[in-house]
Amino acid sequence: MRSTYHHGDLAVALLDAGDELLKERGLPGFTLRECARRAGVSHAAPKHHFGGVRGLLTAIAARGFERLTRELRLRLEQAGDDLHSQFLATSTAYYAFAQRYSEHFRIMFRGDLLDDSDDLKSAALETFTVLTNVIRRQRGEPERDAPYLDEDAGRGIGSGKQVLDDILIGWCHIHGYAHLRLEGQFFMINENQHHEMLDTAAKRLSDLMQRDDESGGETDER
Amino acid sequence: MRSTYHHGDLAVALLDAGDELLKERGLPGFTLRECARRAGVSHAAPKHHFGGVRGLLTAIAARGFERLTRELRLRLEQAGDDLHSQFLATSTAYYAFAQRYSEHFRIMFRGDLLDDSDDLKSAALETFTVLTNVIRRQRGEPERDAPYLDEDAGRGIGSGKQVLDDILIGWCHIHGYAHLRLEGQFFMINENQHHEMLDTAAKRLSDLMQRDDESGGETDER
DNA sequence: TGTACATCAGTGAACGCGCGTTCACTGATGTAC
DNA sequence: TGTACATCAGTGAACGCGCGTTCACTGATGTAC
Repeated sequence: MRSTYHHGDLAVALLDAGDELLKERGLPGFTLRECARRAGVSHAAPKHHFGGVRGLLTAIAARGFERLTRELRLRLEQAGDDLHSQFLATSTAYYAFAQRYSEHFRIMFRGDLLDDSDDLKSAALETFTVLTNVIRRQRGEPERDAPYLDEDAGRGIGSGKQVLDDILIGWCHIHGYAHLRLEGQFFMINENQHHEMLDTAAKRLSDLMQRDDESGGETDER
Repeated sequence: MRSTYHHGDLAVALLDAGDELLKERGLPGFTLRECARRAGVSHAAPKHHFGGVRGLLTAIAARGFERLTRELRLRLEQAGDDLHSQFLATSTAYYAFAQRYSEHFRIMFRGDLLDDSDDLKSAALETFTVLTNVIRRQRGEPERDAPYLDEDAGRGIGSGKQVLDDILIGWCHIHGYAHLRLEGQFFMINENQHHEMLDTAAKRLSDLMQRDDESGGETDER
């Protein structure tokens, strides 16, 4: 295989091997030794680059968020400007990612399996930023580079309660759909109905957000 | 410990030990041998009752669904009859379960880790039935013992498109919220805000469902 | 009521397995002078 | 341009570990007669 003693780009080769392995065998089959094997290197070599299994897995999860962010951006650019289209594009991209990288999707959200790395955190935040900006654009607010600013005290996310509500309702729905369908809970819905479901949900949720928006925001009169 | 050669109720003892172990150490620390140890029995004994690790894990997951069903029913009975209250009760109970039995919650939905057992399937279906009946009651339709009937061709769940839409929107939201918060993605929301979030979401989603209901059902005019 | 026997539940030693980690090493690379 | 040397990346053998599974076994239980 390799002609030189040094690999050249082992870190990337290990990440690629890990991606593949995770897809093929899931978390239970994910081992340092097998990643090293696939990268064509002795099983002690990865230590120099990732410290251990958790380090490698963390880096793979971070790449997962980066990929998800990329795909969300792509679909959002291609979609129409109205909230319904943007919402549909988001859920379609999110779900497609969960299907294609299902084990990645599962571990990406599991802090207990991963190291507490800055790369991971900022990759996850960037994904979340893309989601929040869908709502911000819709409300004519400026987009941001981060979902969360220090000055947004109390409420966590700036620009008031309604924005946060919309973001969370949207994200929860999209995530819940992706997760439940991924795990086979929607056995009664076939592939054709699936697209219609996503579209209808996008329509109804965007209606909800726009109606409440026009009516002045606060609907909570208790 | 035990004075007789036979345990007496080893199956249940193993399930209890497994529940505890799963909570303490998660899936990676879940082993047949440790379950046997905690049940005070040799490590080969569980074979007679569950066949192997997967069998035991499957039975534990089934009990998880049963527990979730019980808690949903309890909270729903205590709650008011309006959709907002019912919805809030559902999401509160669902989320509380996910927090308390987090590793159970994670594996319950993972068919790839579990055997294809009838007990598991019917326990999961019962949970789903409780969720669907929240919507059915609200629409003045009779409750059912199953979410899915054979005669509900095409659409999967009977009584038309709108019912299915409402069920899925509600379930996805609740599940997405529980899962994302469980995995620490809502770091910007503290415990106080959390209750308010759930309440607001319940209010807005029940509004959505009732408005669309009164307006005659179909809002999808494309 | 007693006896014989099949069945069932649990034992404990043994097996092979692949894992992560450690360690002394070696080949390649980069840099100071 | 050459040499010395530190640093870095990868090797391969060895270690201990706990796992799941298998197996011949034994003690308890239930049942037929």
